[in-house]
This record gives sequence, C-alpha cells and structure tokens, in this order.
Amino acid sequence: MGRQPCCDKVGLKRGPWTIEEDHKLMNFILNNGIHCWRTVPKLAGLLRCGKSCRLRWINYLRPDLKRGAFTEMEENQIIQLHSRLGNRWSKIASHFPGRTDNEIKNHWNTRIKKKLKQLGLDPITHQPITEEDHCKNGDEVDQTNSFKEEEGVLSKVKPRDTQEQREQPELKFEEATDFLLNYELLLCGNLDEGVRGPNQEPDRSILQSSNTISIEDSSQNQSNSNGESNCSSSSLQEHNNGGGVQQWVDRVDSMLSWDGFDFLEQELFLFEDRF
DNA sequence: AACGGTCGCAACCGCACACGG
DNA sequence: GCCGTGTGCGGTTGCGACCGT
Repeated sequence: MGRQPCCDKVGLKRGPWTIEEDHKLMNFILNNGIHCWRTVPKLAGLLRCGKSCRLRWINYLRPDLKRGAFTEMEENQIIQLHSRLGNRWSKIASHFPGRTDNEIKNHWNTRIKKKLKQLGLDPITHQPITEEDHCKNGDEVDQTNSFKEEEGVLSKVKPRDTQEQREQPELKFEEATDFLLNYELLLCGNLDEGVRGPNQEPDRSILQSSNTISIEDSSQNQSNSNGESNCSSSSLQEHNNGGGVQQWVDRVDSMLSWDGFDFLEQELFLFEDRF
C-alpha cells in the first residue's frame, strides 16, 4: 500500500497561481511564518494543497529570490558543480543564494545542456563526445557535433533563434575556446578533488574566486535543515543592510502590479522592521 | 493572418527520506 | 523496529510566447 496523497485533491485548485492567491499566501507566511505546510492553505484561505503552496513560496514568492538571467560566472559554476554532484539540483542550488533548484534545473535543461552539446561535450559525463557516442546516440549527438564541420564558427543550425541567441547570434571560435579553457580549469579543480569523493567539502578556492558566493554564505543559508524561514531571514538580514527588503518590495510590486497592494506593503514594512 | 513547430518556465507527480510516537 | 506523517527532491508535463512559413 502506498502513501496517502499529501492532500485530498477533491475541490482543490491546480494550475497557475492567481495574483490573489499569491497575495494570500505571501500575506499569511509573512504574518505567521511556516510551521506546517499542510495547514498553510487552510489557514491562508487557499484552495491549494500544502505542497503546492510550498513550491509556490520557494520558487516564486520567497523574498530572497534572485531573479533574472544567469550570469556566465553562474553558468560556469553550475557546470562545475554538476560535474561533481550530478543532477542533485538542490545541492547545486545551495551554492547559489537566491536561486532555486527548479530554476537551475530548468536552466540546465534548456540552455547549458545545449551549450555543452554545441561544444561537443557530453552534458552527463562532461567528457568530449566520442565518435562511438556519435554512432550510439544517433541524431541527438549528431546534431551536437556538427559544428566540427563548420569553419571557425561553432554555432550549428538551430531551429530558431532564442532571445539569448539573438543577443549572441553565434558562438564564435574564440569564445568557444575561452569557454573550453574555462571549462578545463573548472574540471581540473574537480579532478584534483576527485579523490575526495562527492560528499566532501567542495573546493573553496574555486568557489571563493567567484564574486557572488562563498561556502560560508551558502552554509549560512543551509545552517538550518528546517530550511525556509531561516534561509529567508538570513538573506533578509543581508538584504536589509543595503535596503534589500525595500528593493524586494519594489520588485514584487512591479512584478505583481496589484491595485490593492498598499495593504501588503504595510505588512512588508512591518516585516522589515523585525530584522 | 493563420498555422504549426519549438522553446522556456511554472507547476505537478511520485518517490525517498527524516522524524516523532 | 515499525508505522504514519510531513517535507524535500528530481523528473516530467502543460501551456503560453515566440518564430518561421
């Protein structure tokens, strides 16, 4: 016999969240914190299951979320961490304060995977794709390696240009070389520490070389296995130093564009005062 | 303008794990 | 040690936006 579902789904709403639902959830959590996700929707007056509320909070409403495109530095770090950790997205995400595992996973699947394939690297093993793989994997790999035939340009025929690709229409040979050099350096770090095994401390030097994160930062964020509230508060404390909560309020305000947002803003300022 | 194909992201699903009684 | 419950995680899907024909 299997587990009971997290909630009885009869009468529960599914699909995209409305602004009103976001409002209710955020308002509830800011006022009451998170004790038990199962009770959250009931108490917040939502027709959602607790799991759905949790996901919405973590992936979208959390105040410490960092939105916007991934930087090249972040991408490189993701690749490096993925080569060491595999598809353990939550572990990878823990190195990127403000980024969610879902976000990183999506970014990996939609962008980085392609980027690696374009460069002739297997996104799973992080090794160069061999001729055998070529034959084994058929079309998929075939596409990824076709850049070899092209003269000085590593772009391959794409079904259509994405926004990113429009900004960077082609991956030039020099850029690709830089990327590969970068990549090698990153992986060299991995190889050196390969003997340490996956569960041991990551290479601090590599991570600290980044301007954006450090082990200390991420460990602070992870310090409480309980997760959410602690993570939020520590980040909020950081944000608070530079008026971050105000920035978040501005961001959420513009993002959600509620007519009746004043009420929530008051709540948020109260929230800010607590930190 | 209409249509079909592709992409990217948000959300869902189901399993695994942790924890308390 | 077993069982029930809550939560976390990774894989997958649905759907709107965008683009080419």
